[in-house]
Amino acid sequence: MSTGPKQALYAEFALIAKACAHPHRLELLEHVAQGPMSVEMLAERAGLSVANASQHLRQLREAGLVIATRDGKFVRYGLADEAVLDLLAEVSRVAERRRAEVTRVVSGYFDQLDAMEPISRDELEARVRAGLVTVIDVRPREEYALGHVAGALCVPLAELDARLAELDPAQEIVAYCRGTWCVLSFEAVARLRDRGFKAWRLEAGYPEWRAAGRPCETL
Amino acid sequence: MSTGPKQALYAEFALIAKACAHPHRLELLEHVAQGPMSVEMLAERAGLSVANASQHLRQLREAGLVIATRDGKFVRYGLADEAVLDLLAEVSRVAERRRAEVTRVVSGYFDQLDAMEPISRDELEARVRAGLVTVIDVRPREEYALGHVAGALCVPLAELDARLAELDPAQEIVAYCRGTWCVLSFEAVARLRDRGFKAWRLEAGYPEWRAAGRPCETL
DNA sequence: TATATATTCAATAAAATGATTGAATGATAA
DNA sequence: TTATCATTCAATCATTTTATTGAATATATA
Repeated sequence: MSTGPKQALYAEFALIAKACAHPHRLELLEHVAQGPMSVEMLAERAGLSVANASQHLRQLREAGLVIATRDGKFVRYGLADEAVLDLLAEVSRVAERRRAEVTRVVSGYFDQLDAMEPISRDELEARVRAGLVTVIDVRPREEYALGHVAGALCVPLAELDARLAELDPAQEIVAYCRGTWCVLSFEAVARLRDRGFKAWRLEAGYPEWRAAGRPCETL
Repeated sequence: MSTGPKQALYAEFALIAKACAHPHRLELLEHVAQGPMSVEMLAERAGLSVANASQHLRQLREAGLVIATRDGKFVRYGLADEAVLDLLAEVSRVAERRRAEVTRVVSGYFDQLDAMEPISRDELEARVRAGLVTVIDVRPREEYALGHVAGALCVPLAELDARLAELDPAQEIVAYCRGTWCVLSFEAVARLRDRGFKAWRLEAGYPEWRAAGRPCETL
């Protein structure tokens, strides 16, 4: 067995893939992609113990996919590179094409919702310029605070029903959330349509919007 | 710990990443991408025992990245989906950006060769149409036989020196091989330039050319 | 049919990974 | 300082992965 430079490269590539090769780490990456978050917050979002989340985050950090920065007594983990989003998109794209289980889960989970074609980022920008739409961010408030689509309202899914009065029924509404596989915006659009709104969801989510260089608002 | 549909999706995505999370499997994938090959051939190319190669190929098959078809007493493994090439490209792109070791290995391995800017697929097609270039495939003969760029000559790197007389010094030469990280075309271009030829390498390799829908010749 | 070849399977042992626990570290606040 | 909080580290054990070996299976050929 040779251990030349070619093998050294394959070993490096394998480290990247290995970092993505655990369900918990993929879920952590999705949350990290929303904006730098503390271990505690990430652990809670992913449903892990703090120690376990910390271990998985260490692996992601050692592979180079995330970056940890200390902020007072917190350590905030953030995405190291927007290219990681492209990698995750490719992983899920291959899974979607090659693993029947994905189709099965999606069709059960997203229910009738798969009839909802998303609108593209280009389309959304055009409609925003034309003043045609209200954009709502249906992620939890803390994630909105970390950064959001420029001009978007903060309407966490949990508050949607209570805040319908704030929305203009004459305007179209576009909802977005964490990414392609996040169900928050599906749920929001379904509820809005039930109430008679003209609602769509945005393709992918906030991290992809930001990575595409579209206008964002951050603190 | 929840085990809902979201977790089921992450588990599926992780299976795809896990299949790519071993250096030997990445190397096998690169060879499989050249065209359907027997276990024996793949094992030899990757420097593995047949049994070990068979085990790794089984994992790739179970993940859905490759497809096995029996052909007489051989079993030929082929790429299940061209999207797998995009996935591998993203893995190596992230590794290149995030892992200093990759840069280190590449700069040592590719030597002065990194000064060689590749020509794009569009550019190659244009120059071929204009009759300006000779395209040479410097992979081993068996891989050329499985499929190659339309019009390319079969000039394995091992035979290059002995066959220089066949090449027209008045024409530009473009060499290609297995992919972005395959060093055969670098080596070929370096030697050709030493002999006074105007030589370039093609970006990426044959699998990417084929996946991009460019003209190929297959048996 | 018997024999050879290609591949897979099953069993094993060594190594790596994952989750949990409790202790240690680093930073803030009283 | 002491107390508190957030995070990491170290140790442990269970599980999984990997490579090797030799046997089993499937196909082709003599």
